Amino acid sequence: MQGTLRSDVAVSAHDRVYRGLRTRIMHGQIAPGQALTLRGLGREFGVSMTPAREAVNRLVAEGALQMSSSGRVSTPELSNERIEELAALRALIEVELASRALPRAHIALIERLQTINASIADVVSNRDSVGYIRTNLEFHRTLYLRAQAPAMLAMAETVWLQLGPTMRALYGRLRRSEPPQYHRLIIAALNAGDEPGLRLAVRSDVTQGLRMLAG
Amino acid sequence: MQGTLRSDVAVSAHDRVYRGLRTRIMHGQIAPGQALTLRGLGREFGVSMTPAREAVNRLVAEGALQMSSSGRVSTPELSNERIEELAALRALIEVELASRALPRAHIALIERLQTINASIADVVSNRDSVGYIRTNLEFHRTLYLRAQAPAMLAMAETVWLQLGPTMRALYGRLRRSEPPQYHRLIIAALNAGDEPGLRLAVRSDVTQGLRMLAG
DNA sequence: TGGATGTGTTTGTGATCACGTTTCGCACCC
DNA sequence: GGGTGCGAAACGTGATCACAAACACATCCA
Repeated sequence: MQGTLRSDVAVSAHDRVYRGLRTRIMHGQIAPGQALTLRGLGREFGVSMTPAREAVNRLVAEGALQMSSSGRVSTPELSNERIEELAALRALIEVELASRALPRAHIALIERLQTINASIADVVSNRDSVGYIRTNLEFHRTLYLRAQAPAMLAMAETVWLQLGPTMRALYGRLRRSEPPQYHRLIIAALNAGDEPGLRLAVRSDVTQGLRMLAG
Repeated sequence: MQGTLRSDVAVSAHDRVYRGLRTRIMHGQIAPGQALTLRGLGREFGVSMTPAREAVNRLVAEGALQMSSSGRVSTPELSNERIEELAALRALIEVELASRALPRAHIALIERLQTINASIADVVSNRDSVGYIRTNLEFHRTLYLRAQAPAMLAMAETVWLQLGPTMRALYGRLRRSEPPQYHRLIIAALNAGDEPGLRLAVRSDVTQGLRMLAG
């Protein structure tokens, strides 16, 4: 389940390539600086160059891939300044999303978040960094979906997309052994209906990981 | 001058179409709901369907155009909820950009902003809504460029892009007769180095116009 | 008169191809 | 041994084409 919710009927070929690539990038399955070719992607997805080119161009437009002056595409290697910017954007947008989700957060949502959080412990113990990124994003997306703010959620996902390859490099380095502490604070603030606490917890959770990478 | 700064050498055909269309949409030269065709755009820009398709797909990816299930593209007609969301995003991001630009705002920048603001008075007296939108965005972009935060600026421009056709409908309706009052407050706050005042002024300026449209 | 039907036109999609450019490997020379 | 030059392979770009789906509009029947 990636992207803002969609019905999966009648997907075109370039959409298949786009969704497949997007998921890989967002989940950190591709290292920063990795090069991609249109013919290679076409072979891989069983299509011609045309749909591959469309998918790549969309991802370039979203900042998920960078294109050299000669047209070669690759996953970007982010500078520390850009990482700081993207982290700040995550903080801005996701704090707002969480705040908007708070009045709508029923008990069923909180239980779902706890379930996801528990499964994060599994992937952490398995040293599965891709699984960690995927499950972590699922935790955030599940919460933000309740905000009923699709444009904001799309913005947040665009930022995740840009950070995907870098997150791989980050979580691949610091082999953590426990689920993120701030997720518990987020759940607690949701339970208590504590908006300032929720904002702080989300901001901390979002900033925490990226700070040590850019620092 | 559109987009985050680029050297204009060796532009490909699809880039010409993309830039041209993007500028038109952002400046409100296309009404909401207006339909576009690949062959029509190709004729207009003197290229084949392939570059036109790439340009359109990029703009769809950025939310500047919407694509029906059958692949037909048109400028979006935004719901009030989405307008409110986009206005909130503008407020979040642009307040941050202004705040980051404040320590770097020298006297030359402030004078430039005053010049732009004066030329807004001209286009307003001429009932030129496209010119108004363009000059207004130039005012904001000039300020935000000083923030040295390209990722954030790109985010803000994406929001402007999504609001382009709607802004046309808005400023076409309320034929205003004076330049925006909050621009003066922004300049005053910059002069005084007053960060809270700057944040409030930017937030007010961004929210003001859109509020009466969604309300 | 109004709604369903059918047809001709227009549209997006994806494959293929030719062209010019870039890139990369490898032999060559200093 | 390391830098240099060259040629082949691979790449992106844009045009063109065949195809199927969607649309518009006139027609026909109830």
